Amino acid sequence: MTDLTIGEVAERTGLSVHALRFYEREGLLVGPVRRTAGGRRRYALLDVQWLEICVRLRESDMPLADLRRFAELVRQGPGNEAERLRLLDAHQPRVNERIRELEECRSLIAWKASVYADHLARGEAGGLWDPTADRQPSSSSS
Amino acid sequence: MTDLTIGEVAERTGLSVHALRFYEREGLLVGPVRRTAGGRRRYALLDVQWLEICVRLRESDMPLADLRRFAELVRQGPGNEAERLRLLDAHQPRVNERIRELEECRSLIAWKASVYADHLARGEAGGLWDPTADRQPSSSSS
DNA sequence: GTAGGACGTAGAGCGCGGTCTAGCTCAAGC
DNA sequence: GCTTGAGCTAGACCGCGCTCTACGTCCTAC
Repeated sequence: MTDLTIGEVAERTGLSVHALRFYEREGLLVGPVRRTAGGRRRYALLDVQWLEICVRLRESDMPLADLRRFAELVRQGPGNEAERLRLLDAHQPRVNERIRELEECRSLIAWKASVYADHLARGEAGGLWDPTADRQPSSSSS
Repeated sequence: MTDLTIGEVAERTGLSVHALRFYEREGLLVGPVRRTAGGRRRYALLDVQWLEICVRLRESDMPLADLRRFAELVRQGPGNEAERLRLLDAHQPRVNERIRELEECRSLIAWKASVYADHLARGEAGGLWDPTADRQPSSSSS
């Protein structure tokens, strides 16, 4: 068999062994994981592929609850593709929004860094915030 | 005075009143917030500007610990600009990496959504995963 | 002068997403 | 046969970043 042990799956998905068992308990898998006679999990390639998708969706901050819902739909088998699509479509704008947000943060950070860099380059030429001075006036930058 | 109450600051920073008090306790502010005779906080514009930066940095997942460190440096006054710059410079690649990650997730999601959309468009033309079928073979998509 | 709401402090509690422990079993290699 | 390490279950615990509670005070408006 091409089946994998939990340790092997952990290694290739990047999830911990603990997390894999946790995901299973939480109903995030698309089917019951088969077991050996001794009760050990044997993951099929299908399971691993699904887990790789889970990892991606989690990376993009999809909550476990949504992942669970998606898994349920897949588990139910064909017929609910419209709902699966809706789930993904609902997630996409959140990802886009998050990227936009991060890009804005990135420019702010880059800008502030450049202020400091300039300041250092011209050797303490001042103009930066100094809250140790006066706490009344509303002056300058960083 | 152009000073603001905690409620006003909450409104313009988007932080909750609770969060503002929490930030203060945690040493995330650049200076001691002044108080009225009755013990109420009066935020200076400087504080609000700093908080706006905090909000941005948090949005980009900078941990509170780093924020606290940055605040400490600013509180100490001029002379440590190199370290402040280092802090920001260390954060930037994390933000970039996160954006990259999210962009990858986005294309995966878009791709999967398109698979479902196609499937639905051609009316149940099959080819999607069906874990209810057979758990052995390593077949197709969705 | 009194009602109502915003504010104060201290500290407990929470939601999320895992992570870890205890105590046991299984299985591969020597 | 025995050791060793990987795996098993149930359930407790954790880190982060707030959030909320309890209860008292301040202050503005009527």
